[in-house]
Amino acid sequence: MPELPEVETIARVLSDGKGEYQTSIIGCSIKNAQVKWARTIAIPSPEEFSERIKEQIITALTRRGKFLVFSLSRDAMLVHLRMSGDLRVEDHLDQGGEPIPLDKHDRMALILNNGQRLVFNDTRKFGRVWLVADAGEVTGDLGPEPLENSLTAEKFHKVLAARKRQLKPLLMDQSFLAGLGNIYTDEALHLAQLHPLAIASELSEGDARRLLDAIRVVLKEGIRRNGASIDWVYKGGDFQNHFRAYGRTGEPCPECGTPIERMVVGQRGTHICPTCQPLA
DNA sequence: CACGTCACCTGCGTGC
DNA sequence: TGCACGCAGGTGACGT
Repeated sequence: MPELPEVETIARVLSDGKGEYQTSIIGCSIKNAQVKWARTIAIPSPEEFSERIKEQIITALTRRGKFLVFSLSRDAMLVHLRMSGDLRVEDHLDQGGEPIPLDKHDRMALILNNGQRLVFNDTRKFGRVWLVADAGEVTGDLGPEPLENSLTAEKFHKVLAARKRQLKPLLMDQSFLAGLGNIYTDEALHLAQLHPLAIASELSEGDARRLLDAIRVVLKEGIRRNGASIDWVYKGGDFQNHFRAYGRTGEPCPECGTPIERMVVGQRGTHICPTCQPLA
């Protein structure tokens, strides 16, 4: 599911306590961990994970690219939701004081000292959790954050100019730029009126500036709408009702009315307006 | 370096 | 109804 806006939304909901339970997880300590699908834990072993995370306090929750970064008293826990992951906070015990059974696709749960639990649900089992001393061990190879002002249009043009790669796969390369996925890349390219197969190094400075602006516009709108909710994966977002191109095959382009076309780029379904996004 | 292919997983919609 | 198939918000390991 989750690209930058969905991950950002989850981070905000959990740290601000805006969810169903209205309490923040910041300041809670972890009583213990339940790992139901061992491969969910990327590092260390599930056994060591459960031991080492006990009694640690959640001091902060931030986002880096598509990673959720939990700062703990001694370590950092990182969660990547991949295609179908989600996090939720709920009561751990029922009225009688018995643990409420986890759902079928819950892969891991952290029992907190306030009677609640943080649950990682992931139908497709692609998601991963890391427990490391320093978050940089996991996020070290990520490219810049697209919403940070330190990424200027000049810098962006310079790094694009250095790459003879197809634009869409490059934008989705997390070591080039952190946070874009299939949806927001299609949306940004459509807004910037650039073709996904354009060669990065051939973009003009104006193209690069327009692209960076477009990326920021679609990401910010995604965040403002609490992300995009498609099918059964991830709920609560509204951005899916405002897609310009993604998933709109055959529907009229919002700019010119030409039917949106679907193509495949880098094995990913890709949606473009052939009129607004010509290839050179 | 750039690109294609496959693998990892489960579930849903479609068409026969 | 059953069943095969293609598709899905991501990434990483290969081979060329």
